[in-house]
Amino acid sequence: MRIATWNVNSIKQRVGHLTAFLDDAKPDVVCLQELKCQDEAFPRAEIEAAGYAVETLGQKAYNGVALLVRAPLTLSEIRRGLPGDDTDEQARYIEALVSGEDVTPVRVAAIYLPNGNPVDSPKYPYKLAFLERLRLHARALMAAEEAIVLAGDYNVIPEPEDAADPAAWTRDALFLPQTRAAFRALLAEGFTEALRACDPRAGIYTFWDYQAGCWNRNAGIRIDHLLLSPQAADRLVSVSVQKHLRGLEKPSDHVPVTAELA
DNA sequence: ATGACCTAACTTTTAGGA
Repeated sequence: MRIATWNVNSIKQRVGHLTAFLDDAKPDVVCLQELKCQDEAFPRAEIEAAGYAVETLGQKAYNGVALLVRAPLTLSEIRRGLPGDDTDEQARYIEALVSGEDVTPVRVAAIYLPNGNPVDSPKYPYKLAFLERLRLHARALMAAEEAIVLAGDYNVIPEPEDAADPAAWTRDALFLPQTRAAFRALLAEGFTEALRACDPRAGIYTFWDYQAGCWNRNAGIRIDHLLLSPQAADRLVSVSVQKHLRGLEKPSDHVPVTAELA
């Protein structure tokens, strides 16, 4: 089962790139972030025409996440929103069980973690609180001993080798020690970071800022991750980063990361 | 040269992103 995560930075702007990716890479499951539109405006028809079922959690202008699954696989047990704060109205979490004939089910979540900048604003405590809510929910899911994939834009640079210029990020919400510690605490619930389980090399990035020629000089960071429960990690075959999509016309600033499970 | 962007919105300027 091939599971991809991609922050598309507006689904309406990127639907052409997305359907090309679906036709080319043929992922079984896709976790999307930053839809930047409400559910009524989501380009459902184009994606269904490509052979995928769709579940969305949209929001006007900001955030927004979705799960796509390639027929004949199906999505069930949909959860919209992360538990732990009934006042949180930001569309950042959607989860479902992916099943099909002759397929061991996998529970998959699409996550858009808060950016958290500026760090002296309420946005940073919100980010840390979201990470802690995610850890507690992940712990609860883990109790079922299922294959689980928590995939998305974590807005966390885990280690210095995940940034072209780590010194530039030392005071940024994506790389502060407290941010990295919270991400490690999530991993410590028993999750394996899929890419690092397959490839230890420095300099693998998933995001390049539109500004300052970051793409042309490969000034990237690695912030899009797939976290696997032990039952999912046991099935991990390979991970790839679809870097070429950053070089298209009108690209997202993120590229997909895809994990292949047996 | 440390410059340089993109998106949505009750749009002509701002907020948010990372």
